Amino acid sequence: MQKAVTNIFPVAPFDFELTAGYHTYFQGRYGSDSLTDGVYRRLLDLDGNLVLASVRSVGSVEAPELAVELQSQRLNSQDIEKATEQVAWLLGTSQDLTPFYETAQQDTPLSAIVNQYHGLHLPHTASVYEAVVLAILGQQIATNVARIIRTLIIESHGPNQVFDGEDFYAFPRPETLGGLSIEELRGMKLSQRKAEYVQGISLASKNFSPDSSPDGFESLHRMSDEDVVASMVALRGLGIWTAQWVLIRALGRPDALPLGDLALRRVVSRVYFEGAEINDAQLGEFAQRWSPWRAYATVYLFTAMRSGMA
DNA sequence: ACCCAGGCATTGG
DNA sequence: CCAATGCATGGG
Repeated sequence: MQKAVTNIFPVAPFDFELTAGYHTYFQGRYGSDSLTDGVYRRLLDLDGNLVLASVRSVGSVEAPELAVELQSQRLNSQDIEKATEQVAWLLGTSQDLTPFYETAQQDTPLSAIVNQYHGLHLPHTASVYEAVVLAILGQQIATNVARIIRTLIIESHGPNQVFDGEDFYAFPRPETLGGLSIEELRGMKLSQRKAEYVQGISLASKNFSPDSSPDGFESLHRMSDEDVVASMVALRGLGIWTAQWVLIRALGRPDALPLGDLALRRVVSRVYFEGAEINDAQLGEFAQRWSPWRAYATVYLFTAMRSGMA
């Protein structure tokens, strides 16, 4: 077992607890993805090399610095660089929140929320595939039900390794889930339809190659928001809602807006319309005020909603 | 027991 | 092209 320690200097302001906490709330505490006693831990799957990252804050919100401890069987300088890059991406450390905060100042309810959650960056998934599968699992059902199902799949099929007597899991690989039968996926508490979606998406992710690259879904990083949505919606099981969440969670696109999201409609209705119901068309028109930072506004509103503030 | 929950595909007008 | 409906699970 080898160990290494590296540092990340996020763009200020950066609140480590808030950002890692947001990550583990929506994700739930699954497998190795956890935040306990100020340490965020996650097992990274770097092309088959399993690396455990343990991250803590050694700076402040206005002068942020993260200490990243890495453990693996193999840790050459290239592995260390890739692992550090991955952790920075997971926590969205390179985002500059300042222009969003300026936009939010013209919006009274939102300015109160950004004040409250000053330094919250938007965390990302480790891969596009992970975001797609998580979104499918989360379609329509309650978040805590989705968490149960997600944990079951990860702990049943994710690459795992023991570190210091504790078992850690990475997200299952597409070839693993794609190799499961519909019956096996149904055993993971998926509906017949979602089992078909997950199997199909897992098989499709390998062959997905709009630009003839071998990167699969990762090639979406090089496409425009519109092209990503078009590619995603063409796949069975993926609609607009899922495509928008993939833009936000996997690709870090600041202006994506998850129209169709029940919780978003609800929180906007409560915060801006005194609880009066609104439809997606009204939400889409209203959200123009946050452009080009609609994804940030969405995440901050969700954070306020979860904490009971909105 | 029933209804709902951070949707989607299919079907019927 | 828009509206209605089945899907599956766990919590209220």
